[in-house]
Amino acid sequence: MAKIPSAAPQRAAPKRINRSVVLQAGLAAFSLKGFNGASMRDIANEADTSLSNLYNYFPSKTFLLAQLLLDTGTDLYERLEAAVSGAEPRPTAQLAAAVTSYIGFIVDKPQASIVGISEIRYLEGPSRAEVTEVRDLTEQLFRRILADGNASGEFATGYPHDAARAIVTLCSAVSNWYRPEGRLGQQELAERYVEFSLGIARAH
Amino acid sequence: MAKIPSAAPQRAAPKRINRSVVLQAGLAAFSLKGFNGASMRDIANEADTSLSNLYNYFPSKTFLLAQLLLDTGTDLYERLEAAVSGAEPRPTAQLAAAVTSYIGFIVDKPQASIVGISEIRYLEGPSRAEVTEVRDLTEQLFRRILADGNASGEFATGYPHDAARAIVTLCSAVSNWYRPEGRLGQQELAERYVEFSLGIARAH
Amino acid sequence: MAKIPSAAPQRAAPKRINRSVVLQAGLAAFSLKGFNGASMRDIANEADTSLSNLYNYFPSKTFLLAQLLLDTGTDLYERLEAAVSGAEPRPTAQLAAAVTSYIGFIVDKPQASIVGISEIRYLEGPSRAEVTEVRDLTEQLFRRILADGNASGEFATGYPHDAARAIVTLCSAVSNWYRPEGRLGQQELAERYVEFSLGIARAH
Amino acid sequence: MAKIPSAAPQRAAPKRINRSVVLQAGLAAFSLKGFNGASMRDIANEADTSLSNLYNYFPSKTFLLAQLLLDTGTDLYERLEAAVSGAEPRPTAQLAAAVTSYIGFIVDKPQASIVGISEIRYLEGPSRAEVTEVRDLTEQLFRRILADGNASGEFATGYPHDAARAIVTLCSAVSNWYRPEGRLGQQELAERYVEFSLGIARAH
DNA sequence: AATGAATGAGGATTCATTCAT
DNA sequence: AATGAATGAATCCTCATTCAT
Repeated sequence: MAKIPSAAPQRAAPKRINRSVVLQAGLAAFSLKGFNGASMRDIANEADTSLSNLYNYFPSKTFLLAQLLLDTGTDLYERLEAAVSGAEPRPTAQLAAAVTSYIGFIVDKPQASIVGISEIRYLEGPSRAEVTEVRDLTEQLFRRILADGNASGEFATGYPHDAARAIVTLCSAVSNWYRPEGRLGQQELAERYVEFSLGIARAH
Repeated sequence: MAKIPSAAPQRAAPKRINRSVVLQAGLAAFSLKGFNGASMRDIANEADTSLSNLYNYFPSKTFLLAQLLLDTGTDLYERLEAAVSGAEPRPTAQLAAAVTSYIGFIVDKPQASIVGISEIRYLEGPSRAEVTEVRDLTEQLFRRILADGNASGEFATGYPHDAARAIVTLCSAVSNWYRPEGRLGQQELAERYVEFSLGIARAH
Repeated sequence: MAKIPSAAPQRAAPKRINRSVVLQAGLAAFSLKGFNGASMRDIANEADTSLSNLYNYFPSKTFLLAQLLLDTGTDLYERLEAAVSGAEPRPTAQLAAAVTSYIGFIVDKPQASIVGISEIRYLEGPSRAEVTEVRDLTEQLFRRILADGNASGEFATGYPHDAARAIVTLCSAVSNWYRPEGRLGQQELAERYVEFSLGIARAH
Repeated sequence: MAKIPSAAPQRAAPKRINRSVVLQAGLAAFSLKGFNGASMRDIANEADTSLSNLYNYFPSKTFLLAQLLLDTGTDLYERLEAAVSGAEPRPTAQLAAAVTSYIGFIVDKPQASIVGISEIRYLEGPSRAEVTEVRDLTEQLFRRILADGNASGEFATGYPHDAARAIVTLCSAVSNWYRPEGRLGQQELAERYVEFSLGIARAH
């Protein structure tokens, strides 16, 4: 005889989630409303789970933000690293590769990009230091390219340090206004920003 | 001899404030904690007045933010306008004047600058439209200079529209990291950012 | 024309409360359910006000407890002091006065008495120190009487310090079981506890 | 030679616990933070097991408390019973034995002693009745001794019933302040409290 | 204008408990 | 027995705002 579930009241099967679902929900909520504007309830709704269940995955909202920022920063850095490593050794090619890759990251992960620039202000203590550290790696990567370019004569900025920061700033700020349905496709966008970056690198 | 008030119990004289005190307090609070992170109580403390008294000057927290953003945007635009008007008519000089003036604004009003870029996301409805409008004026100002420069041959970017946006972005982002006690003084900072901007304008 | 209140929806007149209403509500709630068992909502209900309004009077639940314990401890000490001061100078009379007064306090303020002994464990930091200090004054008062009695020969305990603590303990613990409707009236109760206390003071 | 488990990934051996581990953990937690202040998580941590595993041993937090109070009350009563049975039949010796034994219990099991007096308020229903019953046995034991002493002329209190309660109270309250590292050792403590108790018993 | 009291909704987090494995 | 994931109610407290004075 086939078992028929009794008519007794049954609670709905619990929806199993996992850490990455929560991370993604946090990204969605934070990118939409900001760290302080998004509530844990927002995140729970986004993750389609209960509020309290979030705390099985992250001990606090702040910790969740920290993890997101760390993941995002690391992800970005690794992409840049890989792109630069795979490019021709000439600084011009390397800068182009780095900028193209950066724009690619923003297009691929717009939410992470927005959270990555906007919400670090709300992080304090050791988490902040960790995130800052990764972020600094990215800037160093650009600094090295600029220094190499200056040395080889391909670039000519008198302030490679500041130029590196300017280029990083320029790229990262794209996430503030980029919309997939916008005027520019990823490739055009990248080409233009490569040009702007080279302009900065060669300015004197 | 001045009359000494009698020993009879008297309440402390209410502290008179005014609209601009509240605006400044809002700027301080929002720049420090963000729009959602700062409470009306924070603002009241900063303004050294009572919480409820704030509502004699602004009908809501959102309205206060709107006013701040509008004031800031207008202020910035007028500074840029004046600087450009006062500069030589050649696009290079005008771009230099505009960038220098922008950096000057950030150095003079760091709190307003931070709030100006970071908190517009939290504005909706007609207020947002107004603020966006002023902001667009600023971008137009740069667009015009770039177009003029392209026409005169001083600049050479193929994408004057995007270049203008890039330059505005570049300047405004300075407020995210500028510290008065930092490595660079206002003048050096301005000079370098003029160079970077010209680099962008001439990139091709 | 007499003003007739319009039919428009009106909110109920807000119930004005004051600090002592909150204190009394806290006493009721804590004595019934204990500090951790009583919620701020319980207290608000008892005070017939809104939960959030409590925070206009006390910054935290812990602070409310601290105030209650301090008030109670001070009140008790002052009663004892007054009773002893008003009694004959002989130690026997003084001890009798102190014990009688202590019992009177418990009968008059059973809630405060219960909270006073049971909930000090949940206080930490400087508040706790303050409360402990007042409590120590009370014990000192008994110590002095016992020492005097030993000196005069009326008492005979070899351990006046411990005897004082024992007597205080004995009195305060009455609040754990005393019920107004119980077998013993206040006077009988006091008489018996005076006898027990003298028994302790004379034990050797 | 014992087999070394292969390097294949394996979960850590689940930590086997038992009922008495949970009881002890509950004692530790409740004595430190009180029934309402201690969470099941606290208890699980103390027992070094998982939260949900606790429910394999006790159906609820309240049930755990009930068991603790019952065990403690029974344990104390049996100790007192044994001590009194083993003592000389004279009431003075019996009271001394009971008090000494009570103090011994507090010194041996300070956590149980604290929980035993402080947390019974949080028990309701039949469990409470059970615990109260055992507790009453203890008081009866003292009452009987006092009655015997009055009959034999060794004691003289006019209120043996209240004196018994007072003595029990006096002893049990020791757990509120006793610290092993304190001024008094167990023996001195016991001697003094025997003296105080005899003082009460003889008071008239 | 200015205040302090009041409110109801909502903030993050923890609670005791249960379920599936 | 043991675990970790899940839940819904409750925790303390803060929020923006309004009211009475």
